Amino acid sequence: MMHRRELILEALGQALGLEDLQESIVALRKHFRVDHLVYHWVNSAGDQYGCGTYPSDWVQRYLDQDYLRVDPVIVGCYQRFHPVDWKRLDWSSKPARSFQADAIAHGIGNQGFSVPIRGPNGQFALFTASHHCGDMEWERFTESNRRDLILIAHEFNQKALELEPGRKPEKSRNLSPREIDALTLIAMGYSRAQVAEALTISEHTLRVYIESARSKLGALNTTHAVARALSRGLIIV
Amino acid sequence: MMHRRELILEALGQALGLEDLQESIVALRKHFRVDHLVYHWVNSAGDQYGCGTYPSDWVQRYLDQDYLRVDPVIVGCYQRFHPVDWKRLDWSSKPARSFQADAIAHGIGNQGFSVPIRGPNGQFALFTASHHCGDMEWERFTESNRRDLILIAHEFNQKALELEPGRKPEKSRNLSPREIDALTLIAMGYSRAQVAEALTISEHTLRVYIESARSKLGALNTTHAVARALSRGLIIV
DNA sequence: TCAGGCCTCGCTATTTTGGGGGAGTGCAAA
DNA sequence: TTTGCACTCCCCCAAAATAGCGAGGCCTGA
Repeated sequence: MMHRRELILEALGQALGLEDLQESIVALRKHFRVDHLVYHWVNSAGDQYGCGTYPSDWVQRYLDQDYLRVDPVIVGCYQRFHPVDWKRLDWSSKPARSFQADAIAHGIGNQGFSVPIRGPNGQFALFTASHHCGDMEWERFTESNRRDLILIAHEFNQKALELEPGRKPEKSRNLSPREIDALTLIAMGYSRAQVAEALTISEHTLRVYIESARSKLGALNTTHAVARALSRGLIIV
Repeated sequence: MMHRRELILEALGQALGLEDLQESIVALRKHFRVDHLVYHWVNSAGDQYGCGTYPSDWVQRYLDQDYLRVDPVIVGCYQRFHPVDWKRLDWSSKPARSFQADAIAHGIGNQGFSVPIRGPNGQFALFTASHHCGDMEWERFTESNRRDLILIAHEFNQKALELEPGRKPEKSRNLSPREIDALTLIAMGYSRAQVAEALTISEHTLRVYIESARSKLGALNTTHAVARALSRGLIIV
């Protein structure tokens, strides 16, 4: 016998548009019996996309206030891998506190559980369950649904990636091996002279590589090129 | 009634050392009835750590030959998020082909399914199931075990992170807000003059920020600092 | 065969950085 | 209260990176 969750995931698998994602998330909220369930995608450019059950005025306020860089859930999860309970995040800073107050005023639960997800090109997303209840009850909920939430988070993200609106028209031409070498060593802090020596090529040749990598990446300068290459996973430092 | 898989995961949850991970992976291989099951961790520094059931001479050869930068599984997965079947990767380049031949000669299966996992600080890991069989059989296997493999991959990675040998002693002092601003704008390709204008501070002040960020990050120059800040998730470009 | 990408090298001039000095204000914790 | 730390400003000069010009050989796929 199939669980209800399975059915929802089934439907998710067949989702063709962003509306279907929205539908699925509403259905999942009902299944989990939580106040809110949200999928929040942060583009490498800082663009955001989300779907979920947060009230729209809160979403608007979040965008207006540029809460992305304040929200302890984002800030905290961005540097970690594990799913986290909101209680374990750092809410002590002044902006974080006022953000928290604002969120609660907008009907966001006092409890939350967020699953960070990372993808290529520096993609980062969060799948969050939020609820208004006591610590004990929330503890029980997360205990028993942790794994399901992780799985759903990933199914969800996969689907969102497929449906990604900004399917980069800039088909990032791959960097050539030499360009990767050059950029990697530059990213490791070596000067052009050092890199040229390490690669046993003339400094001028090295410059050509950096230049072409830069233009391929649409970067304004070397540092920018390194940043882009890193975000896109083209080089590993 | 608990599945065998659940029991293994239970044991994994209680793992205290790397040997326990190795034990778990052997048990899981038996459960899935595949030739090989491997967890392969790639540090941001390029260091590797792995555990699994690959023959030790293959592991040694992999390290000796620096296959990390050739292996299509690594290269391919590094830029994607979805778990992939090895058949969907690009094996066409010359080094990739010779790598493939070498792998098969060492008893690695012709089929494979890899789950990429990403964590903070540029952490990247792969959880791979590999087998020797026909396409149809492999298709059936991945169909029915995809979700379990993803889940286990994440459990495994979580455990590996906890047991991480290189628990950075360099407690990265956090960057100050202004330092983050400065570094972020620099990473976006603006020159010092432009950044200074954007932040409405003198160019000299900006330099002080970059300098202090650089020293906090132990970076050799600005580009290096940006690279480190990005890898550590301290800035978002 | 030929275009196009990749790898390699040279020169000059300008702009941007980096590293070295200092110096003053706040604020917050020890 | 003293000691940090974050933030802001100033000068100078050498070193490094950028920008523009140019050249040729090799290999691959159309």
